[in-house]
Amino acid sequence: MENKPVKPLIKSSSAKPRKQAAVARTQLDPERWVDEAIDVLAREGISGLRVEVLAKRCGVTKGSFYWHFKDRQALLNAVLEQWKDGRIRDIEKTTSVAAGQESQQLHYAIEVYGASRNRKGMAIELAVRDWARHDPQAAAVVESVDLYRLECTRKLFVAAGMSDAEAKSRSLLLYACVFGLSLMHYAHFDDNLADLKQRIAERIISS
Amino acid sequence: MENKPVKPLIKSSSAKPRKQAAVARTQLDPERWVDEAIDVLAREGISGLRVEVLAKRCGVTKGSFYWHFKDRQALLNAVLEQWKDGRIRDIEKTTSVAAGQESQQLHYAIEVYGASRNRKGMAIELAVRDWARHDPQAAAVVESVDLYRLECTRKLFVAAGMSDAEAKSRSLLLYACVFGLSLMHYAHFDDNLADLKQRIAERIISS
DNA sequence: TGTTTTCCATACGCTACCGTATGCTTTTCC
DNA sequence: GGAAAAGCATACGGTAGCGTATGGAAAACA
Repeated sequence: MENKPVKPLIKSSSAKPRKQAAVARTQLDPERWVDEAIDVLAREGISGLRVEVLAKRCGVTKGSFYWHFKDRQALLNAVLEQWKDGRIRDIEKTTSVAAGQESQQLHYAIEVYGASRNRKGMAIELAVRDWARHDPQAAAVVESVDLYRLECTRKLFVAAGMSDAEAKSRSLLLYACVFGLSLMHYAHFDDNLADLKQRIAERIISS
Repeated sequence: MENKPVKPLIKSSSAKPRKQAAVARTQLDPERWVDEAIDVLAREGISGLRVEVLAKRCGVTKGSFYWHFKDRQALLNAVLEQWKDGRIRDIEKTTSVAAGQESQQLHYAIEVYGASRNRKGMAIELAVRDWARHDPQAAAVVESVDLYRLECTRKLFVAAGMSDAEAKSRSLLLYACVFGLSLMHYAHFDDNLADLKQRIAERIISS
């Protein structure tokens, strides 16, 4: 029972790699687990995120998992934290812009989410939000991310010349529309989806 | 093995009640099962919709369930059908309006979804859409419902005086925003959410 | 009233999970 | 090179869920 002397719940990042910086050794670190977990989350949703399934994807067994993590919940917490950090960084990158380019940047923000190249990102987004509907912790993370996003785009709208109240409503409208679109099945609603999206983006952004 | 003579996959609605119209007898009909199933779906999502859980909620055991339904999938199919039918009826009711009242009716449509009194309806909506992300059948149902809704509100926008292309984009924007808002956690973004929603509705509907 | 049909309970086998215990192998460190 | 620690495999007990088999009670029917 005491053969796991200092088993860390989450391995501290101060655990420096032995010898050299891990020459592609097949050692599994928690980051690897979390990355794979997020991938499974995107594909199967939170209910498909099982430790034995995850272990198989990593090419190991549960024994390895329970060395790196206390239990399944510890992994889920790590997933939430990594997702949150990634989103915050992404928002800051997306909404930082030179003066005068705010409208273009807002258009870019919309396009990025709606683009098919970002399929996985949106799948994660939706999976996390569904998760948040039944888990207070996930809900808290989603809320913090939402508020940060809303605040960032609000500033863009203000910088673009809108009143504070109007900027807030536009910011909320922007994200609601982005997530809502990803929730709908409208591919057969029109044969010119590009024009449709363009009109929507204009409606959201332009004065 | 042959003691279930004509076990119907889904009991045909032509099964007339014996004697009188079931004087609140505790007999379980498939509709009752489906209603309870939708309730569970709203609360727990598709992954929480288990037959033994459902049976307990109905005050019976699995034995009863497997008499009424071939298997779990048969129940899920029935749930999808009932949801679809209910949505279609609801849309028709919501978007039928006297000439000249189109804008008001569109405002009403937005308000209905966002209202807290319709919490359960939106919970079902989100659960079904999450379901649709992993199940082609559910996806097909969602698509048909989406297309019908989009078409109905499109007509309203046209009747309100918009071009066809603009009406389509507004219709899509409307539903995307409605569902997107229900997906976000923005309660602490502003202290006057009513005004926020009002501005958004105006942006979606007004010319 | 006796038989048939309906409806449900109980019991079973099976699989997929979670988490623990324990041992084996490979590094790491001295 | 030998002890200690890290990293993983294997085996186990336990729960939850699906679907089947079968029997029993109640209603419907004749």
